[in-house]
Amino acid sequence: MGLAEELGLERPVETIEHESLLNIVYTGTMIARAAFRYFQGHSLTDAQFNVLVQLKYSDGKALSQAELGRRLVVNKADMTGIVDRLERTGLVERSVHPKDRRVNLVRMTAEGEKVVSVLEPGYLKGVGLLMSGISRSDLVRLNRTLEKVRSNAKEKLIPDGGRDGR
Amino acid sequence: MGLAEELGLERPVETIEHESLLNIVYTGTMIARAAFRYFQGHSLTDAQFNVLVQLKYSDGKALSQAELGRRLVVNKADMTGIVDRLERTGLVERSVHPKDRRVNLVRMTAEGEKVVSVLEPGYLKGVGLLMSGISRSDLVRLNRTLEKVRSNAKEKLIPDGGRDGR
DNA sequence: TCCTAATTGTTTAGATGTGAACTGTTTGAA
DNA sequence: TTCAAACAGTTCACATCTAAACAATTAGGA
Repeated sequence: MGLAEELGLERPVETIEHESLLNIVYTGTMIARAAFRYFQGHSLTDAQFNVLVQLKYSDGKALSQAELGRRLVVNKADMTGIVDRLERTGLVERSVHPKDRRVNLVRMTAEGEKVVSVLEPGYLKGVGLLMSGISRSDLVRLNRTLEKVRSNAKEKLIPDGGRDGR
Repeated sequence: MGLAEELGLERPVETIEHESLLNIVYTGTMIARAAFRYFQGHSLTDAQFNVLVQLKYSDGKALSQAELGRRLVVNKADMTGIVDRLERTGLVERSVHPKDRRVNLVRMTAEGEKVVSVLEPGYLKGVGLLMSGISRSDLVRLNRTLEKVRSNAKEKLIPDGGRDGR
């Protein structure tokens, strides 16, 4: 079923390029929404979960808020709030960097590790369900195409090269 | 360049399915962000622009807030706010449906039409730039794959079938 | 006719995204 | 050494999105 039909639009999207772009955004939104609902059932948000996962796969090393923002493509203002809430619920803790007092080091607590270990299997299962029935060659091609879109965005739409981890 | 490299992650994503999913979400976010910035330069948001475009391609017919929400996959609570702001800046106007007093009919003003006619060419040019250098067969394959992901989401993650235009 | 259910829109509370201004800290060049 | 620039984080104002509760209205069956 085409996108226009799926959304009940009055007419099909004019060009296949435009339809592809809308497909990417719409599918991404739908995935993010499904993730949000899954985590919401566990008093967490997807943004918060992603922070915890980054900390988990840093092998116990603490990360600065700036580094977390870079990896998750979240700007520093948002990261302040996300870490605030994670700290309030006791899943992470902040400490000042010993060598650079500008930096907040964020470290996962035992409680945070427990939450990730409980939620990650369900998350990965959901990923498997979403991508099921798609051949490996289609996945490879999908990834190449999306990478091309992003390189177009960087080269042709953002002359400078978006600083600030956004 | 792979996703992990691009984001500066410490290790590659475990499975290609997971990498594909992250690619979709990340690329969609990046596109939405570029759109937001483009419209922001004209005192508008992408959500507001999308409403105006729907009205434009309805051939002067007014649409209810519920119908707009269905088409743009925005829930009704958000639509109240989006239409509020568009009305405040004079780009649309509300009127009560003559046969059903629950319904707000939203109609574009002359000023709104002018704004769309100014912004749409640049928007479409941006779409062309983002999708440039990608073969038609890749676009077709991309669309089929993303549609498959959405049908997986509906069948396997949302047992009911998300009502409320979300 | 009456009554329940569904629909439309608004409101609320909270989390996240946008940009911009600001403080404090560090770095590097004159 | 000193001073300007860069950087990390916070705060602000605003728009969007989440869910949930609510009022008003309409539709459909008993």
